[in-house]
Formats: sequence, C-alpha cells, structure tokens
Amino acid sequence: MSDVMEDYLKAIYVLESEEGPPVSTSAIADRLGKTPPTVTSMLEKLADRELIHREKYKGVELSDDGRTLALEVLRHHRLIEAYLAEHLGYSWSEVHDEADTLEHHISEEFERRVAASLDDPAVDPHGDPIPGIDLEPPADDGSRPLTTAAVGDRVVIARVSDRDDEELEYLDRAGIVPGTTVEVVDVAPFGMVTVAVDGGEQSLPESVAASVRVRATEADNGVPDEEVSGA
Amino acid sequence: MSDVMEDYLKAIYVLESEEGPPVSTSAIADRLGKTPPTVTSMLEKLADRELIHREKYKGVELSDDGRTLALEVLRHHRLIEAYLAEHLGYSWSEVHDEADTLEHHISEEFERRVAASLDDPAVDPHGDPIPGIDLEPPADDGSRPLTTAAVGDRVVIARVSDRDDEELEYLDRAGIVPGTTVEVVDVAPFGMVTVAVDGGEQSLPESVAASVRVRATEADNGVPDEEVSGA
DNA sequence: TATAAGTTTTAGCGTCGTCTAATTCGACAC
DNA sequence: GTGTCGAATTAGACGACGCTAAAACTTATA
Ligand SMILES: [Mn+2]
Ligand SMILES: [Mn+2]
Ligand SMILES: [Mn+2]
Ligand SMILES: [Mn+2]
Repeated sequence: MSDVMEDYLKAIYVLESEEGPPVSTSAIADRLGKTPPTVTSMLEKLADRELIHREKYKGVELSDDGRTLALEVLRHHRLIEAYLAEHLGYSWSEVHDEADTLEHHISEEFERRVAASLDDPAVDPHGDPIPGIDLEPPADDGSRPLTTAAVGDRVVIARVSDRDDEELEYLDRAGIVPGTTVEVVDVAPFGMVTVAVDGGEQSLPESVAASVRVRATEADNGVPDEEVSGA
Repeated sequence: MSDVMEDYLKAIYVLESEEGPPVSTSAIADRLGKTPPTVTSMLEKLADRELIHREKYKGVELSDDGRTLALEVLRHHRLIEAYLAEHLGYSWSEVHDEADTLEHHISEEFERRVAASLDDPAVDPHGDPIPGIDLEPPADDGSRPLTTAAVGDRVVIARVSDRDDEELEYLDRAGIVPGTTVEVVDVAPFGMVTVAVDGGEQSLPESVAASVRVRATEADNGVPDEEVSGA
C-alpha cells in the first residue's frame, strides 16, 4: 500500500458517501487533482488487488477490503486532526493539510497512543465522525446540508467540509463552527443562505452553504421549532 | 527534495561526524541498506543540485546548503523523538523508527509547535544534541566512546546510538541510560567492557560499548576521579 | 436510429529510485 | 613498472506514478 493508493481509496470512500456508488473516473480525478488516464491506470491496479470492484466505462465501488483500508486512513486523518487541535494548539481551520500527509506515515502504535491521549474521540474538529478501531463505517449522524433548511429553522452546525482552507477561515470568522446554534433568516435565489448567529447575520453563497451540515436543535426531529414562516 | 534525498543527506552528515569527510559510496550504501550503484546515481543527483561536493572515485562531502538541509532533517528527527517520549509515553527505545519516517512529513508549523511544547529541548532521548532553528552544527558535547574509558573511571552516560532497537532494549534493561553514572570495573580482551551501575555489574560486548558515549563526572576533566587502578 | 458530445480507456512517453551484471579505476604489493 | 584486488561507476532494466494525444465507448438528442 503506497500513500498514493491510500488517497485513492479514501477519495472513493468519500465520493461513495456523497454520491453513492458507482464512483466515476472523472469524479476521482477532480477530487485528487489528477488526469483521467492517471486515474484509470490506478483503478486497474486497485482492481487487480481486489480493493475495488470495477466495471469498465461504468465506474468503481469499494470492496470490503478496500473499504476497511479507506476507513483506516480516514481514522488516521481525523484522529490526527483532533490531536493537533487538542494538544498542539492548531485551530480547526489549520489542521487538514498536516493530517492529509501524516495520515499515511504513522504507525499503529502511534494511532493507539493518540487515540488514548484523546480519550477515543467520536468526531474530529470539523464534526466529522472518526471511524472506530473496528473500522466499520460510522452510522449516519442525522445531519443534512444547510441548503436543505427552510427559513425560520433553528439548527445546530454539525459538520463543515475540511477541504478548503479559505472557506474554513471564513466560516471561523463568521462564528459558524460545529456546535453553534443558528437560525435561518433567508434563503435567496441561487441558494444563498442567510443565518443569524450570535449577534449578527451571515450570508453564505450556495457553494459554502452546501458544505455546511446541520442538525435539528435538541430532541427536535425535523419540525421547525420557533418561527413558522414558510418560504 | 524527496524523503529519499533527505535520508541520503542525513546519512552523509552523520558519517562525516563519525569518520570525517570524505564519505565513501559504500559507507552510505551500508548505512542506508542500498546497493553501491544506487548510491552512485543518487550522489550524482545531489552533486547536480550542489548539495554535496563530489570527486569521482574519491567520495563526497556536504556543501553548506546540503549540511543545512541535513541539520533540518536531524532537527525534525530528534524533536519528534523527544516529543513522542515526553508527550505520548513512548520509551526511549521505541522512538527511533517512528521518527525516521515522520521526520520527512511534518510541516515547519508542526516543527515550531512541537519545539515550543517541549520548551526547545537541547537533546533527544538518546542524549543526541538537537540542532537549533539556526541549523548550525551543534558544538562538540565533550563525550567519547565508552571503549576509550579506563578501568576505575567513573563516567556519566551521555549518548546512546539510536539505530538498533534490540541493543537499546538491552541497555535500557541494564540501566544504562543517558544521565546515569557508572564505574568501569573491567576492560577485557576484544574490548568487552564491564561497568558497575546501581547495584550490579553489566558486561557489554565491544560492539555495544562502542555505541555508548560517556562524559567525565561533574566538573572533572579527564583525570580518573576515584580508584586509580591501571589495566 | 443516427449522430454528436462527453467520458473513459489506450498508447506512448518521462522521471524517480531501485536493482544486477559488466566494466573501469586506484592503491598497494611485488 | 606491472599486476592484482577491492571499490566505484557504467550499462541496462524495471516498477510506480504521472502526463498528453488519440481512440473507443456511452448516452443523450435530433
Ligand atoms: Mn493523504
Ligand atoms: Mn476533518
Ligand atoms: Mn528517514
Ligand atoms: Mn535519537
């Protein structure tokens, strides 16, 4: 297993969760910043090792072995992010790039010790679930994209995509961090979402709002809990 | 700079300190577990980049740039070792292999934060000096190989080679750790050295004794300080 | 159902780091 | 001087990964 192969498996895992299998060559190429021919040849190699199921021209799907490997890398990534934030003073917006490299280069011993010193955390600083030592896919956490919220909803920020530094810095300054409660005050054309957070209001372009996932507030299952204005 | 190139520079640096320049192709090959032709071709590349001075068939020597790079990697290695021991509960005999990989994959930010959280340590868990942020070669620490000590000498363990796990475990169990004071009670033929440490006595084969460096006890400069029996 | 558009794969190439086998070099002994 | 032997380099190959350009396939549309 090279670090390159690990990145492919991780990418396929995440794309499967986002869009469902099968995952296309071009989706992987986009996410990894490689060209499609490069991806095709790596997919052949992964299929040879039976880490993925592949149907030519149709796309790929992780095998059980491949999924386990992907979860292992994801566990490393998220444990490292949590550790950097908790013990080395990184902010949650700085953590991703460091983890993206280190995830491939730590020993199982290191993984164990980091997990122990963190007391086996369930989520990383972006709110993403950390796979357990069993390497089973984490259960659905019940969050949904902010873009699916209606005006008047009060929701808790559950997860924020960790892939874009700038976006993360922006959300950080806006006070939109995992755990915060916000109220949706407007949904404009083209998906721009305006939320009330702490004192002020923040407007998020569709692209940003789509990468923020929210959950209904406390023991509230889906029904808007205060203002009942439609949109 | 690939991680492979970094390992070559680090190896050349250490070999220069141990044997002095020029460093031979085969010495590098031995230390790195590569074949001589492999080393030759990497040396050509390093010479192209002016990281080393090279005279064909004669050997190589680090350039100023190459030495700085080597010290950077060494700083990473030793800071990481110190951090693993101090903050993650590794024993000083477990630390080396983890650091040997991680040294190539941490950011400058990570280096800074680790150094800060350790309060800028001067030595790693094996007693080896950690190069400072200035990346100047550390000054001579006044230690010398245990094999040069005479019977009757009381000395402090200064440094222990970190390259052999088994040897390290053995020394650890024997109580021969950096900072301990020992007395040389015998030097047998073929270099076997017997020292008194704590209660008991420990005999070390020449190969092991050669990798242990000692310093005269407290403000003592070279003159044997108690028993004065020759050998 | 034929064709065009977009996606994917194939072909062919380059770089990096590694190896084995063959050759060349240098130092030392005679 | 010349020969010999060990060390170093050259020659030639290979596996990973990456790319561009060309060909093949799928799918959506006319
Ligand atoms: Mn990665
Ligand atoms: Mn994350
Ligand atoms: Mn290394
Ligand atoms: Mn060390």
